[in-house]
Amino acid sequence: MLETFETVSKAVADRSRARILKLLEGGELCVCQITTVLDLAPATVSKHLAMLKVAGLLQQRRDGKWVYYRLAERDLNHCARKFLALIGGCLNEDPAVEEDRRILAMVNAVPVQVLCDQGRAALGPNAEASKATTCCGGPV
Amino acid sequence: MLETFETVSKAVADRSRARILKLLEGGELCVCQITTVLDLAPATVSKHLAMLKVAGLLQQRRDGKWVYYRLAERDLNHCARKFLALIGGCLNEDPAVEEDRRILAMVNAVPVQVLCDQGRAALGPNAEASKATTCCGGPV
DNA sequence: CCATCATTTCGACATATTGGAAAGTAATGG
DNA sequence: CCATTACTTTCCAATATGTCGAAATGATGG
Repeated sequence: MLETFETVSKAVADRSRARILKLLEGGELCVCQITTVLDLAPATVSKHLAMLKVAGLLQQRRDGKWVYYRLAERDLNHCARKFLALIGGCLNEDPAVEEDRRILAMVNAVPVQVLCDQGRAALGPNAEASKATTCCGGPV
Repeated sequence: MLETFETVSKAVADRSRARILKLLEGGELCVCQITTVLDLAPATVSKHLAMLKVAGLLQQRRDGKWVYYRLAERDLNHCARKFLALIGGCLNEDPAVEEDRRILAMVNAVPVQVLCDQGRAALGPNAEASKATTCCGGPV
């Protein structure tokens, strides 16, 4: 039990992984979508996802070339279930999480294939700059 | 918010600190009591306690030479409150946590002064060995 | 004051963790 | 088959973490 608790809590106790969990509250995403939002190397994201999966927080599904991850719904340990519930009630107004959701909206507007080919460039020239300037042409 | 979440979750995501939080569910304890139960160096325990306090999970009170820690009740952030509630519902049947409670019962049977002087030796010769043998003379 | 003692801080060390580049896998489409 | 492609695994560097011993701190009792 303590081992499970430690695994799950350590999985959650990282900025990038917390962001991933919050992202997936909106539904399943493939690795390249998550990678684009987080703006990290694919290897890094893959490792984070593996860790969350080992902790029982995520589940996986393959669809052709793409691998989709989602929040665990069945067969998850007691501990993981509680942590997911906790996180669901946290961070909803966090600026970084909100920014991720904003980027995710753009990501969802682009076919996965294009995203894999172009990465963040597929989101248009404003996706990156919008962090600094929101005056003219920036979203919202 | 994410910063707070990270601080609190990292504070919780350690075996020793989780044990401390479970210990304190029974009420406040002074550092030497916690040290005796965990069987770690005072410096180590002190650092863990400081980390839990910074995260807003613990509060502190001085009584003469002794410093007592307890689970935070007031002035704790949203996040810390949720984590404390989660932990309260976890690990209650964990063997290590139960063993800690068993040792704590022995610790509580000894005056704090004696505990500080003698450490684990104050618990009697069986406190340590009981982990290996419970056949003859071992508690319960 | 001064000695004592519970606790904390500092310094050091071993280990763990995060992140990325490069090589390896697995599935798709010729 | 073979090339391509999305993802994973394997290294490796940089940093963070857990633990302890030694020194510092802060309160107590002469």
